[in-house]
Amino acid sequence: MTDTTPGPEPLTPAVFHVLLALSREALHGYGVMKRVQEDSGLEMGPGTVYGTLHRLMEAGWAREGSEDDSDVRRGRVFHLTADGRAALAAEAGRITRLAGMDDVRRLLPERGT
Amino acid sequence: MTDTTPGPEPLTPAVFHVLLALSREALHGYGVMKRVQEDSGLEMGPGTVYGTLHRLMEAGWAREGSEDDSDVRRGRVFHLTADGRAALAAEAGRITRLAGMDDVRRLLPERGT
DNA sequence: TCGTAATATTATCGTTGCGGAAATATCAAC
DNA sequence: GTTGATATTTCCGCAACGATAATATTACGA
Repeated sequence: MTDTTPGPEPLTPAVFHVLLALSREALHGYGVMKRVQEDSGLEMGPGTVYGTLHRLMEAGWAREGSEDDSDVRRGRVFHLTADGRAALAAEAGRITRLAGMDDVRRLLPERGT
Repeated sequence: MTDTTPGPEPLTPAVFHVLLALSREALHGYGVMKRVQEDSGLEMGPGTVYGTLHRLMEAGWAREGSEDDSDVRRGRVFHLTADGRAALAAEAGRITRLAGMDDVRRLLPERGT
């Protein structure tokens, strides 16, 4: 899918959820797995999590190490870069825009009045 | 990605947008391409659109022909099945839930007070 | 201190499906 | 009947999801 006008390309759910998990605090891969599961009930196997994490690092969206390192846990810790945060923000915008579309709202179970 | 708790599996953006395009009215593939582009600025090549359409039919989420056929255009026309509409509604719910998350809202450019 | 369970990571691999390219009809209009 | 928009098909590479299994490492209790 190619973009034309204002909207950014959609991220895959895997990428989005990993970015979102890292948006609060630096986490190791295992922590990402658990946070995603808590947040949205989605279970990502290690293949998905670490694979995605590596791709994020290649893309310059995540780096190893904790920025503020009051965070001395075991394992390798990942945090977002500015680019990663920007990409996440763009996706958050896209999702919010979708959720606001009439065609989408019309599909939701009637709530309220 | 496997689901556990309440949420349904994410749909791919391609599938979601095709389903959404068909949710108003029956369309032929070409019409889907254009509607998606108008709606969200995403350009899907024919490979994506027709490929997706075929997969939807295999899944029983779309069928050929217009339900009410006040709709005699040329080309093969597709419409959603009940299952397709249900899947779309589930995805609409998932997206709306995401858009409502604090972690997501926090990422949006500040608007208003 | 030994064992066990939770934590944490790596490597491998099949399968799906997106997405591009190019060719081909068909229809409308002039 | 030629042109341009409409509409569809086929083919294929490639990215990445997602599963599985193997492997450390750490924490903790018996």
